[in-house]
Amino acid sequence: MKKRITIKDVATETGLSMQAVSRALRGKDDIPPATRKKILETAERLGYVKNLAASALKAGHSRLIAVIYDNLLNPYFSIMTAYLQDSFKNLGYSILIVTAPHGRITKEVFFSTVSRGVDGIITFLEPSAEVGSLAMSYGVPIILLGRSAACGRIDYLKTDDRKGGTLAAAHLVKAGCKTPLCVIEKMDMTCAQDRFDGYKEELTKLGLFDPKMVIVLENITPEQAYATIKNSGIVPDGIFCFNDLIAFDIINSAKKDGVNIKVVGYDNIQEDINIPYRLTTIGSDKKQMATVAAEVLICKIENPEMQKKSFQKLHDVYLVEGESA
Amino acid sequence: MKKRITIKDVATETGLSMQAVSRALRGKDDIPPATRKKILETAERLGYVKNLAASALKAGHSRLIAVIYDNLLNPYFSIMTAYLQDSFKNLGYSILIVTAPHGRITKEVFFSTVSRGVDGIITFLEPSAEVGSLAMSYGVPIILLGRSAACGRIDYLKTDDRKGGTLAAAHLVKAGCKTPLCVIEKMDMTCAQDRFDGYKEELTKLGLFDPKMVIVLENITPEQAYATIKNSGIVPDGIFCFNDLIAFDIINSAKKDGVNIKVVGYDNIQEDINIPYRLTTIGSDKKQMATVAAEVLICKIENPEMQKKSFQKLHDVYLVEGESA
DNA sequence: CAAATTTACTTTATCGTTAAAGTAATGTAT
DNA sequence: ATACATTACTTTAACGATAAAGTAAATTTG
Repeated sequence: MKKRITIKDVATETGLSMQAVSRALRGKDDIPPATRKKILETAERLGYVKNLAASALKAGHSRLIAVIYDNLLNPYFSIMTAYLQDSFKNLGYSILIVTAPHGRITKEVFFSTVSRGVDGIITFLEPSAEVGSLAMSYGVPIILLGRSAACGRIDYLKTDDRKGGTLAAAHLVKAGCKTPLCVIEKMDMTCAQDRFDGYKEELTKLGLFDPKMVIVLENITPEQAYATIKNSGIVPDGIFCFNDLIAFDIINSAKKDGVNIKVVGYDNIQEDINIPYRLTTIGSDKKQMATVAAEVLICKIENPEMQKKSFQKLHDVYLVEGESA
Repeated sequence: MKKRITIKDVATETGLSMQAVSRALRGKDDIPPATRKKILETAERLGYVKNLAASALKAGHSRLIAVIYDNLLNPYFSIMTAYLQDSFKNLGYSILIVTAPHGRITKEVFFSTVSRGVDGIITFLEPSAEVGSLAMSYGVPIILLGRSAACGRIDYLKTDDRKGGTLAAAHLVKAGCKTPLCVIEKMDMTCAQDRFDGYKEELTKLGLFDPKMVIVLENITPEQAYATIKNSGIVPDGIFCFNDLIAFDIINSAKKDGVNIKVVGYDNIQEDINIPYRLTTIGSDKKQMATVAAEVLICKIENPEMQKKSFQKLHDVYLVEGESA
């Protein structure tokens, strides 16, 4: 393991100053072609690699973006991360992975992220009002993906959850359901609330909404959802699930039970991850959403005056007909 | 957006020197409790956040690990990344995501990774001999996950692919197959070769191996695999697939065709990502593999003398019986 | 009680890069 | 031919953190 080559070494080797080398490497224009060629060749020959930590220190920005979520095992997050990675890479930025235990972006999580010198943050978890204003005061733009925030000042991109709920309800009824059930995550998540609102609206319009036919996964894991349904005595003939993961859980459990029930999910993860099961679900253009999120974030980073403007966007959703309903 | 608070600001505010503040913040022992308390309180009050880029520059290490793969959309990679993230976080390191286009770790990819100042690299892609020796000379330990390298000097952790192939072949035969087929990725991947070798060995032992019953996905995408089988006139009664993704593709295509064929996959991704389909496949302890990989890498980073010792380990595999065979 | 040690700091110098300001040599305009 | 601009650099001074070396005062030791 030999010592790393720095600009200083290249300067010494070429007999030029460090500044000349630095400018040549960055393609600045007061270095004549012959000199630049000599510098570039020497740097290459010596194995020079730029130290981005030093650049970041000097420049005050790192071209690093943190992506925060609670768990990469959730396919929705890993799919979005894959698309985000592509977009940020094209824009010249790298991604740092940050997990927030218990799904909460605590001050510690926020500070350790800022400590890494990231230029911006994409989060799948709702930042508290406190974290939101900290981000503002530290000048680190933050974009929430997949949900909106109770504290209304946070930028977000999400799917049109209300419409999604409506589509799901309409489809279940169209498929013949008379007593549909809704299995939803904690209502303190805006996306859960919105999906439920759309679902309720549509069912109410069709005269089929029953407030008893709702299960909130508050202290229940998805695996327990089906058992809870069975024990409650509720007999649904169709289920709208908060997301595909819950839908899969319920389908699995029902299958073991020999029951075949109509299920509609949300996210259309099968579009990106091949699965030998076509779930009926609500889809959207995930790649586009990731691309827009990345572009907006970079725009805010590179034009700080844009940070005052709020950006909040709903992406369209559509029904994906599968074999589950 | 106010100016970031530095050690200097805390020093000025407390009337102490920067060094005293630095030492207090790092819990060094020549700062009396009263002074330390004052410094910590002042840092907290002013909103001081350590600049890790500066620390990294001074210290020569960043506590950053790069994870390289070609595509996070592959569930196997995202699952392993989730476990790696957990392990590295526990060890005090963060993960930087790096994608290598076309699955090749080119010199450019390697240099841009080193440029970020990572202390070590985990890769799912086989590094060329050149990249391997570059990593060595730059003192950046690199661990290959999931396969071994043709260039034998690279550290790796992988599953016992040969045993996996044997288990798959044995199971297909036990399930009644007389004319099984093997669909495998390019044989230049050691894991593909090993899985095939084990499969072939077992079938040969049972007197059922037919060299015609092999399809290599060289210029074929997984989606084309089933079409290729059909067009070839081969009529297999069972298929061993290189991984679960290919297995799913084949099951999907066969299902559309109304054909029900026995399939065994590899990776057991359903263990970590809930799917309403129980594939018969080869499983292993992914979490343990990720944990060991992280620990070995950190050990090599923190004890450079360990970098000479090669670390190569096979993790045990087992058959997971599902509904596909 | 003088010398030695310890405590609680401060000062200096450095990590690698780069913006800003400075300079010497050459070329251009009047 | 003198002033003025341009070219091709060099020098200086940071960015923020910290190791190493230095120092003054307080405490312990022989």
